Amino acid sequence: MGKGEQTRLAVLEQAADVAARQGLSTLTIGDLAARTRLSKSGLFAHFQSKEALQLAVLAFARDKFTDEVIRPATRTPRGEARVRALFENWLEVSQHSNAECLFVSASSEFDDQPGPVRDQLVRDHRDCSDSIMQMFRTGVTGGDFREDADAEQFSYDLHGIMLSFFHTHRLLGDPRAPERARRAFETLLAAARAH
Amino acid sequence: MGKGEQTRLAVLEQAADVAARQGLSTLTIGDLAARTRLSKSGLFAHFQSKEALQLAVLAFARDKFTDEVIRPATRTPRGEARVRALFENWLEVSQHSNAECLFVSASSEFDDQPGPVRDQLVRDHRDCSDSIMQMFRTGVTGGDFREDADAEQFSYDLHGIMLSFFHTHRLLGDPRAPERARRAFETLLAAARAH
DNA sequence: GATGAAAAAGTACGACCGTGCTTTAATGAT
DNA sequence: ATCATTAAAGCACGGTCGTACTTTTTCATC
Repeated sequence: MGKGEQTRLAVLEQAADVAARQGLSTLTIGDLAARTRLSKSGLFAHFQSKEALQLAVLAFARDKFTDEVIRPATRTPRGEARVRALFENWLEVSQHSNAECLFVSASSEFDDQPGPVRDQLVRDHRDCSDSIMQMFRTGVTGGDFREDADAEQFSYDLHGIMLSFFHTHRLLGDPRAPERARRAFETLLAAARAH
Repeated sequence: MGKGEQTRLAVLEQAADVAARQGLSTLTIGDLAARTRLSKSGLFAHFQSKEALQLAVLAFARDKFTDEVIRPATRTPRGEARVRALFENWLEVSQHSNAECLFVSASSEFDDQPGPVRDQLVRDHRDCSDSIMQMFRTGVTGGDFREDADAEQFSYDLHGIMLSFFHTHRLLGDPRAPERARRAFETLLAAARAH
């Protein structure tokens, strides 16, 4: 990895952290340059525009999410166990990292602002949702979940649990947030389970 | 109502609309002045600072939410019917107005940014949550819901359903978002119901 | 309709925004 | 060790930001 790529990654790491806290659109090149001890123009040269920077940050966060949440889950046994692993990874990572809630804040920032960023957010959500639904469906064919269980509804509900978790955890600072999320998840699983 | 109050309200209405779309912190005085056909300084005089403007927008949206969602529900019969009315009002209003999702976007914007705005957001959430819990509890004492049902968990779950609805409705533009929300809500009610 | 009060506009400010263009410094392959 | 390439810095720009201060216009009351 060359020097360029190295600092580029360092910038993105900082950027993802800031963006998760303050939002993707309040992310500023000057501020980011100060944080990484680069000059404004030095940093800017790595990306070609602010929008490209935002997209790069999004890609960075997405890779991190895939590495830390999705992929580990796919290495556990199919069915309920895998769905459960996905949830636990998600919850665990969300507590000590900010990468996840970048998507939460970015989504409400750009949900009414057409452009490449919004398009990417939609794609990312679809991908994430597809992963969840696929895991759930293998649980249906494997007999863990009811035949008539609705995978799309499950994905909707699971997202709701996680969104409410972010709210409770980050805004309210409620230490029982993970507990609440787990109880909601158990109820959701129980409703989907066979027999 | 004097002229001043009148334009102040017009400004707030616009501001709430913009803030719901683009976020409370990207809300700009210049842009807002242009939308209301006021001069920057003319508009600014109504508030004393940008932060005061943000707080005023928040108060405006909160009043609207109380008027359109909370209060109408309290005029329906206690118990499950009232909880159901709350949900339906919330869902209905959220589809054609932006006032609601102002809180959603603002919460993720300010969840890590200490100050009066964040403090107000926390208070608002607590108030909303308290209303939900109280309605739920009268449903417990009235026999609609199980004795051991957890009101706080119910509030957590309901918020999750609504947050996921905003996500699905606004970001993805999915027309089935209300249907998904309703199904999730029915499941939630069924789990809480007595027998 | 005159007059004092309230509302809006005008003007100016320092700061920071994103983004070009040019120059210097660091890097890596030979 | 040399030298082309690449990374970073320097500098400048037009704009917009929030916020003061002053002046003009509009309003309500008698």
